[in-house]
Amino acid sequence: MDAIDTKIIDLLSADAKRSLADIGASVGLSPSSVNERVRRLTASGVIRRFTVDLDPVQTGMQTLVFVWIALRDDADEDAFRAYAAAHPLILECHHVTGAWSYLIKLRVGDTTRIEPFLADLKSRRFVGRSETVLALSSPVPGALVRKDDA
Amino acid sequence: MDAIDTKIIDLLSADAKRSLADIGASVGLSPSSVNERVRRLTASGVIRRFTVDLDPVQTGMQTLVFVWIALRDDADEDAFRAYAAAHPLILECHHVTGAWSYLIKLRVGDTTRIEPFLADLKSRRFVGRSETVLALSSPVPGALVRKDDA
DNA sequence: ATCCATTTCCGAAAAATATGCAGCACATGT
DNA sequence: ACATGTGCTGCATATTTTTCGGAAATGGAT
Repeated sequence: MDAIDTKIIDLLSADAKRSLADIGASVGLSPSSVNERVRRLTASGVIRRFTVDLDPVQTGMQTLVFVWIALRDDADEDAFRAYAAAHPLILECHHVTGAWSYLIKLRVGDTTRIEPFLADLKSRRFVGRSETVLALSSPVPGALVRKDDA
Repeated sequence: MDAIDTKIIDLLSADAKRSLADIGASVGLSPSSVNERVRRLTASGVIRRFTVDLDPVQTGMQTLVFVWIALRDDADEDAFRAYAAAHPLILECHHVTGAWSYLIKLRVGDTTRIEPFLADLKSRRFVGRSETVLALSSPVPGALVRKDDA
């Protein structure tokens, strides 16, 4: 992970379809050298995968929601984590410091989808209390990338 | 955006380096047809870009932080949004419902980097109050993808 | 400083992949 | 029935990736 690797990652982040020759020209290396570096970055796990950044609107996932979760005292925490990992709407789930125990980030098509989501969480007896926060607009939206569960 | 497009996007999400022939075999189309569909998906903006998913640890951004922000009454909100968009550590910034006005998601190398970050926010007179939440672990970590600011 | 071992790089050939296009099939609306 | 538009295929071509031998650079150790 030297300066050239960093630059290669920057370039791939912006456009992973750029050719090895293009990248080579930018970093001052031959295509084969760039190839070898990308191979190593992938093998070592710095690059986890090549993927696509999608438009939330056109994929029908317009509404961004954060849900703070306080687990029930008797909740099966492992089961909750597995549930979160498998849930198609849940983009992220973090165990966090502070008054709440978990923070879930999810995307839904519209706000009507939130209530069933919360109802399901409660019916599975994971949640004690929860607090839902909607994103109204996003000065820095972040990328939309599918979960890596292949 | 028919069922085949959806499947192509699923396949590309999991591995954007898969060849057109491979994808074609999975969806029952010739390579050229897949090529044309990918071209259209990109042109129409469904696919925003091809990119890479990185390992936070190996990129030195181990610590995930959420910061709730209440802007000062006299804060220049446009300036704040521009600042957030340009800030290298800020992965996301959302205007949200609830008691706080903004939610910022950022990654830092270690917790010592948080204080300077907050200090900078305050010195620019954006922030009234703020609350910082650290992610301790992430059952669903989400992808790490660089911001699209090329 | 010199030597050796290791790594990294390059260039050229070969393999794989993407691209562009003509022609065909199918559906839609007139 | 006809014309129009759209999407698909298969082929030819262009581009890109991959491989590999040998050269250059790097990094210790003496």
